[in-house]
Amino acid sequence: MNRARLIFHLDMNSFFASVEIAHDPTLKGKPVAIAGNPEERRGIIVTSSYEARAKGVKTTMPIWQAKKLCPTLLILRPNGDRYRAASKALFDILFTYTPLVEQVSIDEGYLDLTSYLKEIHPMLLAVNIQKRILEELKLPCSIGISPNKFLAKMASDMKKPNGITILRKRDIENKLWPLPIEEMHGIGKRTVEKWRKLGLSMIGDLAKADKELLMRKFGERGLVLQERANGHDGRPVNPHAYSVYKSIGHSSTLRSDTKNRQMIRATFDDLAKRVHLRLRKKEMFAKGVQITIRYHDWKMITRSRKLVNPIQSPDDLMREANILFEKAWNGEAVRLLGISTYDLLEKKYAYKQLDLFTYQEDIKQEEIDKTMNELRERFGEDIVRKGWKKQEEE
DNA sequence: TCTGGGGTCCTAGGACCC
DNA sequence: TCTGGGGTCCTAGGACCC
Repeated sequence: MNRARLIFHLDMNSFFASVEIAHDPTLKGKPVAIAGNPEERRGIIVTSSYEARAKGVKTTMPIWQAKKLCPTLLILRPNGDRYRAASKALFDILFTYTPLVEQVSIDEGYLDLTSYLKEIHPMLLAVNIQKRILEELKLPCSIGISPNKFLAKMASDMKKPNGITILRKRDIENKLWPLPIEEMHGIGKRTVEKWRKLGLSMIGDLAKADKELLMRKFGERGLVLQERANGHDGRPVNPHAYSVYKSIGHSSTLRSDTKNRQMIRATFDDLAKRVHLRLRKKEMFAKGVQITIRYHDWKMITRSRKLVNPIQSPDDLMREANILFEKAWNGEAVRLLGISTYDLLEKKYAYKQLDLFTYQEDIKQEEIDKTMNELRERFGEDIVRKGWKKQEEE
């Protein structure tokens, strides 16, 4: 029997919009959206404030459509540096609780707080984390509390914004199983249809489905998803999962579809320069190059090539991209072009590997004590003493 | 006058080697 | 004188996520 774990999933609420509002408080209470290229017809909504969502504005919606729904919508260009700085500050806070923080994306992560189980009720710990992020960064978040990553992820989605949700194994039947299958993390648009055809429309249906049917229709993946639907997920919180890039690339949708070679060359030229700048900044070289072509009809192809000698310079990237393009292009109008690099070599690679062995995985009792003292100051002695386990066994 | 851009992981088939 | 099978690398495509 494995020991019970305490896993949090923390998800920032409309992160980019919230960062902008924190930066400029006059935006508070207004419908705000972050969108790329607002002056171009192909811009889409990246994220929006809850005031905007109330009017029907949704992520990936074209700007013109969003404006039709909400004429007073304030549209801001994305400010990547600002979001990265806020993200860094966020994770700095999380790391004060435990080294077992796994970043999943710029605004989302898992924490393994099992070490706190005997010290404090998880709800209080969550309230404290949420409060600190709100007070220090002026940013709202939702937290899911569960014995594993999958349930924590599902839980953090259940109450937004500013929610805290506990999802225990015994809550699964009532809280998880009635949800439609498309809300399950790991099941996307493409597979929902397939599930539906088999008569599986809710997460509970998947949980109880015939194993052989799942294996036949979805393979191993189907069985894994069924395990999750039953609340089983043994994946550890891995602090190293996010650290190393496996690929670095850029892509760009052209102003209009084109067959013009000059236009295509100029686009690749620009992409090669941008990819080069990122590789150089990280002191990395690539042993593989891939291009993406999306045609006017959205048909997308990729072509890639492994290289004998690692490259980084814009000229080398440009040359490889052109070779691949000339071989692959069918002559039809192009909508999007991309250059991506993979098989990346890093100067400091050896050191990073070494970190894996020297890394302190377990949180030290003195760290817990320190955090607990801070919590006592906030909540008082007796509230903090209540252990989670005792409550669970009541 | 629809539908961005950044990624990760998985699968399947062919080449090649033993 | 009809010939297996395993392992690895590479490429292309697809699903999914934020």
